[in-house]
Amino acid sequence: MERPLLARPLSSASFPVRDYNLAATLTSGQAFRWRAVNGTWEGVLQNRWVRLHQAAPHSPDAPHASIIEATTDAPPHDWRWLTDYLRLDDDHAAALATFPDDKPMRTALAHCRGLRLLRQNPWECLASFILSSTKQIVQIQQCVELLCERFGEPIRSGAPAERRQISDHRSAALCRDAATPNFAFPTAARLASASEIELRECKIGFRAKYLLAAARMVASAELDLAKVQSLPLDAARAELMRCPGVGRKIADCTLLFSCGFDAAFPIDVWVERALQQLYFAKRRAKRARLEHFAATHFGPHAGLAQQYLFHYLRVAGKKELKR
DNA sequence: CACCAGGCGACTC
DNA sequence: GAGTCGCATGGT
Repeated sequence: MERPLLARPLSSASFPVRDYNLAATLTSGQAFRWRAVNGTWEGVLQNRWVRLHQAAPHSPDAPHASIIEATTDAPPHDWRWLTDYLRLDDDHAAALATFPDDKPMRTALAHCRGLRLLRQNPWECLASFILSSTKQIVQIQQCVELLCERFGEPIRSGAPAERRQISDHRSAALCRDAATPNFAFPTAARLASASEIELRECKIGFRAKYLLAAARMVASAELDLAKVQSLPLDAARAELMRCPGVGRKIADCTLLFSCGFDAAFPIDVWVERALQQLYFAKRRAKRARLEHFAATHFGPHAGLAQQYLFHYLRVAGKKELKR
């Protein structure tokens, strides 16, 4: 018999931001649990439900200034769990200033200045990206949600009554298929105790054995994700790549999106295509050459630069970069 | 109904 | 050691 999870009083806070495009950031393929609900974003961080809303910037004096409003049922004193995740304390302008001043970067930046990196939980990030191979972002979201529903701890969700009051057409459209997440991401220990068959029931196919192996390594402390964060980049990457099913791309995603390695530069097929076309148009460059170029050309915030390139060609450059 | 999707690893030659 | 191929599943 399950105990009902009663909603606690909600608490809210407002955070002033500059050059922070919340929607672009939450949908940029870094994290997979955010859902658009009535013009807001709902997600789960650790064991907390949270709703975010970004007010449109209207001041002509500060066109890139805005407010992010957060609502949750956690005690209202300490918001570090959220500000750390959103990396609100980053000096974003300083990071952008380290980008190389070349045409591809200028174009990508002109397209969107507010794309940010998140600081996710390393286990959730690693597990999510193990699921990501040969899947599209929507499918990854579905698989992650299935895993959470089946293996995650139930958590309190926001006030549903409040949500139902809003019913204009645009909100209804945004609400489409937007199931509110009610479960925490499953722990490594919980997944380690599952069978490969059970995991496969979450539609993850051949990735099930990889996820299971990674869960066992993390749960048994054979792989210490906290320690990974303190290693040099190359050693940290090698450590993650000990997991079967974790190659360089998935390792770099985990390092960049959750372990604080801002210089990690994941190269997937799209970024490879972009680098090839934008920086090596004449000669054909091999993968190792591109990796070396990425590690030396984009500077200490290469990973953020990669996000800008990826975002730019995902939303605008698909036609220009088709093979 | 083919074809492919933010890869990886095993298998060729 | 550098290219090719199978792997599950769902969406165009």
